[in-house]
Amino acid sequence: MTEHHALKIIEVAVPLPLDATFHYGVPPELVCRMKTGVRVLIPFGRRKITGYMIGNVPESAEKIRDIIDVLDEEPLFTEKELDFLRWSAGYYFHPLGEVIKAALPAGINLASRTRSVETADGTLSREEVLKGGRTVKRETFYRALPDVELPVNLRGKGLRLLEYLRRVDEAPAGLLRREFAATTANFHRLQELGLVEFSEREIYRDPFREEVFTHDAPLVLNFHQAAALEQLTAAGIKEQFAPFLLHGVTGSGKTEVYLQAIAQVLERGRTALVLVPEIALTPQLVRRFKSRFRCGIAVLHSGLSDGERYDEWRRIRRREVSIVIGARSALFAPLSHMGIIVVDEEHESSYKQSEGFHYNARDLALVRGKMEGAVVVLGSATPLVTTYHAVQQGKIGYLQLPERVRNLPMPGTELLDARGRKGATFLPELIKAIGDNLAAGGQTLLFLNRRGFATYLVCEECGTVLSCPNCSVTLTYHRRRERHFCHYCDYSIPAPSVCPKCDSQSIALLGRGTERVEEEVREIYVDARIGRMDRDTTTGRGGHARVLKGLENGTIDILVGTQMIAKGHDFPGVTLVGVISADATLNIPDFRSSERTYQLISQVMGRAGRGDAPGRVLIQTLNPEHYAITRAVAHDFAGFYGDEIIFRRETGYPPFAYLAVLVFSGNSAPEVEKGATTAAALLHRLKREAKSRVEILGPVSSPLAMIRGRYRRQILLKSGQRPELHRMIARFRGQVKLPAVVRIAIDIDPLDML
DNA sequence: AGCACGCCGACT
DNA sequence: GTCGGCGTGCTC
Repeated sequence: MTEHHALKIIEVAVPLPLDATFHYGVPPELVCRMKTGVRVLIPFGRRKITGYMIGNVPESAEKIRDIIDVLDEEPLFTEKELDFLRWSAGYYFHPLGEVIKAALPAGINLASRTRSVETADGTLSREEVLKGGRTVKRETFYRALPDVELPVNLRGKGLRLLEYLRRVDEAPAGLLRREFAATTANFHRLQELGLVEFSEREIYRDPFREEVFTHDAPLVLNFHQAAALEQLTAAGIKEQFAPFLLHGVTGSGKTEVYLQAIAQVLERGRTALVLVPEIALTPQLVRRFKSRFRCGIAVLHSGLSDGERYDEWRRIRRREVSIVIGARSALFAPLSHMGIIVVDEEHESSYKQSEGFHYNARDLALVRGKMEGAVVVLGSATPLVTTYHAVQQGKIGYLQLPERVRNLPMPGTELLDARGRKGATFLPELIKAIGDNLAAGGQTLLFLNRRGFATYLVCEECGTVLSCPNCSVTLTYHRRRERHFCHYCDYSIPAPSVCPKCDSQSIALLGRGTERVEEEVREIYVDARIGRMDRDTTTGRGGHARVLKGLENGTIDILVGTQMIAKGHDFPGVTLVGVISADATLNIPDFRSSERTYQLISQVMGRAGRGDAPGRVLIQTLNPEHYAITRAVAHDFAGFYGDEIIFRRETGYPPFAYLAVLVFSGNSAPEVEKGATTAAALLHRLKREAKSRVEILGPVSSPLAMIRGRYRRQILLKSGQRPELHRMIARFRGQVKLPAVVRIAIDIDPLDML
């Protein structure tokens, strides 16, 4: 409460899961430093935290406190950037303060914590400690003190924490919070008992390497590339929002189109943003850009240390760079005067942020492009069905590169019907094709998106299936290591010789992974040189490169691999691709599984036949109709713009499109009797009212305290923008007495909201 | 989120 | 008795 009457009142967003913003008074001596976009240190409850100044308010309720300090001389974001952040916060139902925090380089905020300290007379008192505000990355590490007797009254979480710390010696606080839901109180207690000590340390920064770049000139474009560039040029000159899909098959020269379009944008004095799906792809792309352009180029991705990222961010803010290349978070780069945004491989799911502030950078790129008046290019060989749909609706321009550069033909695709021959790894047609290819001196890729030997072990007497005690996923048998592994958490047990439950000897190993395929290939093609590439064979440094070298210098004839072989590498000598089972990915219970299967297989295909031979692709499937119509199936959902913003569980349910999903925890009888609705009853009502777009997953086993609050608030947040969603949720408010997690899928295409 | 308050059950 | 677990409410 302010004594004097502050003349100026500002609106402040705080980086906490709260849907409201807060009003603060500004003491006269700070007024001149106050601008929209600066950070402010504010009293918040009993703490001091960093907030973001987002605007002035003429007057406010009388209960107002004053800010303590202004933390920046210059704003961290402009009004225009704030508009974009506001929009994003509304669209994804996420608190504005957290969205702003996510958009800024990490580790720059100040916050206070109260901490118990022992005073001179031996009593405990509370002391306030201001922390943070550095640009270097730091983390608190806890370590168990040795030879301390265990107090008998330590139980529950505290005990588990201590046991863990004694086992591993030392662990970062973040991990403990995540894995054990440890709270500050737990840490304090262990400390007070003298069981643990902590230290705060800087986490290493990777060194900055300087490279010398040769200068190269633009390449000559082929007909289709030139036509695409021409459309981009025409749109660019208008200097207003224009979205495009650049649909180019693998090896069609999309990057060269990006480069030349960007060159034009730079000539007009505007800037360019290039988003790439993975960090692994950044170095080679950056190298190509640095060779072409002499202007400043900034790189932003999660591999940078906080310090490095902060430096790149400041270079951008100061307009020292004209091109920014980076992963999804680069979308929030403080670039001004954007002329073009490129989203390379727009179908990649790594554009989705699925922790904290959930967003899809591909979608927000369109939104930002609209606000900046920029050309947006979504590039892909296998665009999202959603993007296709937008093209058909005339919402996005279509640029096609149907030919590979140097006019290499595309490989032919043949579907092989595996029905009735389920036990066989190879159909005769595939065996013959591999043999022919071997004889002709060509290389073969065999693709199966499942590693290990057998998918599961089942007892033929009692039906027991080995599964993971932590994840309840079936364990995969790995022959070389003679163990069964959980592919989620890496839990493993030695391979049993009898059923662990009934001691029966008739246990069967069913299903196949790459390890078994490799073995069978060796049996069939005794003279061939065979390699395998999956996570098990590429561990350690250079594991990747070793296998790829083998293909390159021709010491491998047949390579068996998982989706690892589909991404990022070109195999010039490969003239045959065999898909062992398209069904492995087709049967994943997700309404996008057919779309993903198509994308994955297209990518494997794209790797093949880049020499003078066109190459063949053979696809084995139990459901040729399904695969053949995969695009059509996916199109059923094309009208539905679906994108999850809260992921809790992805498994065990049939494909469906949904608007919202409620997950219940602890749906116990006593609670129901008190008048709460059962999950089943709610499901029925929701289905009726939301037109069958609703499914209930659950129950979840997360700590109840976490489920409460946070998610409940999210559904009520700013739903004014979605009246139909708001109405639906509101109807169940107050009825749902049980802790509920609500999963909301946004079904409004951002293009329609602009 | 983090912090305080207030209510219950199992131990010095 | 009182310590610690956890549910609840609040932050301009």
